[in-house]
Amino acid sequence: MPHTYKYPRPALTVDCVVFGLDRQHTLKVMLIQRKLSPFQGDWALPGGFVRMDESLEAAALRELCEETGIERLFLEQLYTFGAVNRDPRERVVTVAYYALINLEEHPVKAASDASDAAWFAIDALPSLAFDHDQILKIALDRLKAKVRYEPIGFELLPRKFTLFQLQRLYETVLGQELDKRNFRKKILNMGLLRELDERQQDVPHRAAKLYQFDEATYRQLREKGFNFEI
Amino acid sequence: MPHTYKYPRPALTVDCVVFGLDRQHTLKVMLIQRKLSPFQGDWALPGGFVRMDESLEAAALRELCEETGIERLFLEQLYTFGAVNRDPRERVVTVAYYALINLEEHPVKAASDASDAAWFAIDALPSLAFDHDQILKIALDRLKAKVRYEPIGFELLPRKFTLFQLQRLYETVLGQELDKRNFRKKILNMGLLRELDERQQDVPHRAAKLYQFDEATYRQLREKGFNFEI
DNA sequence: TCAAAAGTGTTTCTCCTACACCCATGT
DNA sequence: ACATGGGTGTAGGAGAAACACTTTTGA
Repeated sequence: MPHTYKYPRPALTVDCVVFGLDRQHTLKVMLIQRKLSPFQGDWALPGGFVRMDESLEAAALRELCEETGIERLFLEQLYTFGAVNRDPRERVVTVAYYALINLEEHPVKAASDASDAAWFAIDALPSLAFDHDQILKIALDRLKAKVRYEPIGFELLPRKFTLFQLQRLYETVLGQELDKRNFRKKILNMGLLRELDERQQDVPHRAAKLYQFDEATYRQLREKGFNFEI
Repeated sequence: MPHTYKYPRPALTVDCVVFGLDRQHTLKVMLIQRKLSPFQGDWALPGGFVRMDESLEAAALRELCEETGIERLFLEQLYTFGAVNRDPRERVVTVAYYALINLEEHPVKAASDASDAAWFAIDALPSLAFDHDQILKIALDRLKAKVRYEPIGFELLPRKFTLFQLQRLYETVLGQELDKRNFRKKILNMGLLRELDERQQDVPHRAAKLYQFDEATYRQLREKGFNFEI
């Protein structure tokens, strides 16, 4: 059933940059291998066309679920890319999102070899289809910037985590080492972590206390003008 | 000449939130009165359809120029709004931009009564067409946040300005008073202002020195890791 | 002479930084 | 025993905040 309009319209898609942190503390991105031309065989960001009955965010969530099985995650709009020739076939405007998930609690389809999806360390990326290199770079810049002044890093960790895991997360994302004592002081002084009555298990060294991000307290503090900052 | 596609496509528009600062130090937004249904007679953000041969930013610049005569300004993508029913006629996705101009050096069409455009103080806005209230609120939030950590405030001032004008700009945008001595110390210590051999003219009090934002120095400092912050 | 803004320093306090050692646990 | 991370305090310095008066100019 064809659809006719008085003026030509660009196609509209969503693309997602999904970041995850693995146990070796490397930051990874999920990519999908293209089965069709153009860029057949190349790796690309997961994404697809926006349907008429779904919002942009709903489209992004749907695509992620279809292609990777991921259901609940942090998702935020990144930027909209609309260069005239970014797709060689026709004019396609894409609304890019970025997502954060923790790989330990949500092993995704990408892990199974039945899938055409895979995780790549951000410092060992293949070259990507379309302008997806550019989108990925902007997503990474945004992540690095935002992780400093909003508590989104927790989305990359399991719900219960140790202070050292958190520190390594920041070291990984920001690309710089942090002082252990200063980091612990700073993060604990914010009062955003609830200390649990639990410890790590099965680690080959002294087991660390587990903490949990206290979302409710964070919202309260925000209203009083508090600003998260690492 | 009709255009036919296999699947339906949303219409794609750009909308612009144009901020300006007037001599009375109030922050204003430029709005356009709609001549056509829906929301006939209501005020709305300037904007229009994206053409097939222009990028999103080019579309925003073109619309601004057509509707307001503004040519050179600071323009940055804000967010893309894609709720299914944001336009009562059909599905329309809009890429919103926000712009900063200084009203003194660029009197715009809106000032002439031949135009359907007008400036409104941001604390005395009419209700707007479509979801433009929401877009405007998000633009204002972004401006308030961004003005603190990027030197975009200068875009709202004449090229040559006094320290007090700059201070009032921040007080206006941030909605809080600042200490004069501390403000001057901080801003001058950054080394981003070039002091000119000129002073204000025709003011009913002692004439202040004029300064100018030093873009080149700012770029150099940025590369060395400097971060602007008020 | 009055009104309006220009211009200027010091003290206090808070927060960031740098820095090193012992402890607990599993192999 | 050893390797690995867990866990802790203090001193010094930089920068933020608080704060008031004199000067210049035009009306």
